[in-house]
Amino acid sequence: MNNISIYTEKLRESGLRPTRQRLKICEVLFSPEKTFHFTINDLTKIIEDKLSEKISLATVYNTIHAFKKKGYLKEISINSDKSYFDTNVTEHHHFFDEDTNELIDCSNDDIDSVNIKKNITGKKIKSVEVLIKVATDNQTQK
Amino acid sequence: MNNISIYTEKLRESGLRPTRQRLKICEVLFSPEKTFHFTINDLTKIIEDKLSEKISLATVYNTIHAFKKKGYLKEISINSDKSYFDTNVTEHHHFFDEDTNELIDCSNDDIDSVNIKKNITGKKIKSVEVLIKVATDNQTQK
DNA sequence: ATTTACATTAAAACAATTCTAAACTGTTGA
DNA sequence: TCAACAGTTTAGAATTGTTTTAATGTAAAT
Repeated sequence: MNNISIYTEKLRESGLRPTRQRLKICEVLFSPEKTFHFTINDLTKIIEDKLSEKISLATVYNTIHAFKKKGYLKEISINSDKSYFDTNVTEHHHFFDEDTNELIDCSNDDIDSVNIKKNITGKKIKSVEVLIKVATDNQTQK
Repeated sequence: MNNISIYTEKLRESGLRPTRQRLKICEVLFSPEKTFHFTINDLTKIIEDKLSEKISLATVYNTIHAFKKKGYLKEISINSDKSYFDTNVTEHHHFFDEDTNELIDCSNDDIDSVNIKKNITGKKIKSVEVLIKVATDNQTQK
């Protein structure tokens, strides 16, 4: 099974037809060895600059949301003007560098597992995320 | 020391003059017994509806940001179209109800303290926040 | 081939936030 | 007292990220 058919499968699983534009998005998201973080803007830039494919914002948004809904992407909870996504969909946590606005994975070895003793009545825990904000020492908190 | 002088002090500490509008903001934020969560929109509505004070958005934003910078308010890291603030500035965590978009405090008794074993070189940890997303059982993840 | 459902797109709409420029207020010091 | 000035408020404009819209395009299924 080559990459294209993997991407096609992922798209179909997400309820989307495998079009040329969407396959380009898949290439950027799923071909790298390492997982990474991105914003919609980052992604659009990569597609236009590196892959020389003109693609409309609406298509990017639609595709990313479909992948997120299906669980092929995760959205990171961070208070920022823009949304951050992660191609690493396993349970893990993050450092956020306030100086550079950069997200850095926090490997599970670097943090003790979080133990929650209580729950909200009638609700189910969907996710537990730890966000560690860091900055150079003399920085005021954002 | 009455409330007004406490507010005046907080404002001066934050580098702001105690004006009528800003004192109204303080009244909403710091007079309630219990701490609470709010958005800029919530706050503006309360001031206009309950205190019958017409106040411009720009003033609210400026004042909230000054308080946040000084540490009299905390911003909650949550990915949402709007920013959530908390009048509880002590170290604590949150449940976020995806059904209602409501933030709920997670008391320190309900969660084991988070132990981070590593840090980013040259950076200082500014905050550690745990966000527990909950929803009714049949809900898909946001 | 024709139909039908889904896609793409540019542009418009939208919502949260920030900026701007003008008017206002309160304090200070001549 | 009042002129000057530093900081404030305000409405509205600008900006930014995101979503919607409406027109056009494409591809699979009959």
